[in-house]
Amino acid sequence: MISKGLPGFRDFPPEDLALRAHIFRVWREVAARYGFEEYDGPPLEPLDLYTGKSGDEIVAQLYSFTDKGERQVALRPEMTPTLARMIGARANGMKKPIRWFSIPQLFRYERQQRGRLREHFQLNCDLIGEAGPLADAEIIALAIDVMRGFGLGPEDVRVRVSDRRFVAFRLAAAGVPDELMPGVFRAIDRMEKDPDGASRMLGELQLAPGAIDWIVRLTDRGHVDDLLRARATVSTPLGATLDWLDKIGLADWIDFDPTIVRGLAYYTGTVFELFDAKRTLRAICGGGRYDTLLQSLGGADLPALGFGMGDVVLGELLKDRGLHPAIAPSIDLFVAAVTSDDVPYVLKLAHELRDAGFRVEYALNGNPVGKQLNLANARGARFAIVIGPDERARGEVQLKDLMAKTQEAVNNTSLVSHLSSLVASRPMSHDPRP
RNA sequence: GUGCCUGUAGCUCAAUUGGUUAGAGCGCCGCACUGUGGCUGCGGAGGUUGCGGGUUCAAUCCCCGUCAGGCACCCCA
Repeated sequence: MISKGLPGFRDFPPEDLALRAHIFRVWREVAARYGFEEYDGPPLEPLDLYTGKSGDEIVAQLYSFTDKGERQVALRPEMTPTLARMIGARANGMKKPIRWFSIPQLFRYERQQRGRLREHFQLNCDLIGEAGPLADAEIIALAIDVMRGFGLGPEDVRVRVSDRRFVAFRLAAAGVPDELMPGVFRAIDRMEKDPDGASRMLGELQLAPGAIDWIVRLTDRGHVDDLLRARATVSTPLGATLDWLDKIGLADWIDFDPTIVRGLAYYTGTVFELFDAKRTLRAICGGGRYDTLLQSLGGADLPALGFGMGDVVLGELLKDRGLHPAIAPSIDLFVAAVTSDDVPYVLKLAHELRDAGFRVEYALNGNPVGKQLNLANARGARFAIVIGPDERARGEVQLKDLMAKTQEAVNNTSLVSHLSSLVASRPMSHDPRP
């Protein structure tokens, strides 16, 4: 047996590629609707592009090695440094805000689990050069509309939104000193999954008892609602972002959740994650505002925000909900020869039909007509053309509608135009299964 | 990287307390069917039981190792 693929790497036979292609199609279509332009970069980068500036959590799981030229290289674990390099090189001449998206294949060396491999494709959308809260609403709206593009609704997917500036402001008011903020955020990040561990972390921070109590209640619905009502009285962009999303008409999707922190340290403001409503899968999408990152990575001092959305969890959600694309037929027409004397005419006709743009197949062996039609069915062809000595003598073909199970004689001279109207005016396909 | 669980045909699964030649359904190929398709019937191919070692008269079954997958940690592109 041939050696297997590497763990955490996927093969894409046609039935799996169909789902991936569907995901890419929706990603590109919705991003384009928001005026985003697609870019790309190299999948292999110098190692120091990531070790210098990315967070430790990414560096620890880099898929890195030494190449034949003794260069230290890494398969890209994220797109942002590459984006920062490109923006840094040309931002001066670009009209702001910059709306760019990409669908990179990203890599990470770690033990795989469901929804979590060593490679995946990720939609990256970034909005660069606008610091105002409408930009935050715009990028969240884009993420939501991608969900809608797949046929998902607010009952399927929830958007949990927070803002580090807002939470930090309230934490300060509750008595948390600035130097303890990072540790408090780490604890908040854990509160949902591991309340005991989070409490222990808070206890080690030597906070005032009242502050600890206030923080612990961030998982309490009533406490969060109080915070939400108070947002208008606090000078942070969170309230404006939420209000803009309401005006856009997407408030149904949004849950304000101050326990959303995001693992990456570089977020400076709005942070958000998309989860399936049943919470059985990992996060579908995560993003936020990173106003200082581009300068530290690529030298362009521009505010920015964006999100990443992977194909693995999303694909599982679509399969769970029956929203994956139906099996598509591979051909429109099948041309069958009755006798070996008919084969040359089949070849000529099939070639003409292919030139006309139809997807055409014919039998490569000498199977009887019944077998050939069987193959036509298995391919999902809507029509089959049968050519035998009798048809040739009359200058016509038998055109079978495989779905309607009807058959008619069609003159050679009108065949292409006749088929054009049929294939254009009827469903392109039917279910190949019985 | 740590712990637990699971590996039998392309797929989904069987196989008595360890006991003869590891079976079935689906799928695939062929025949019935030499001018007409999804049905039916019959037949066929396809397995070193993930791999390696050990215990035993005998291992798909028990033990160890290894690889792969699932789950939980870690972390969350």
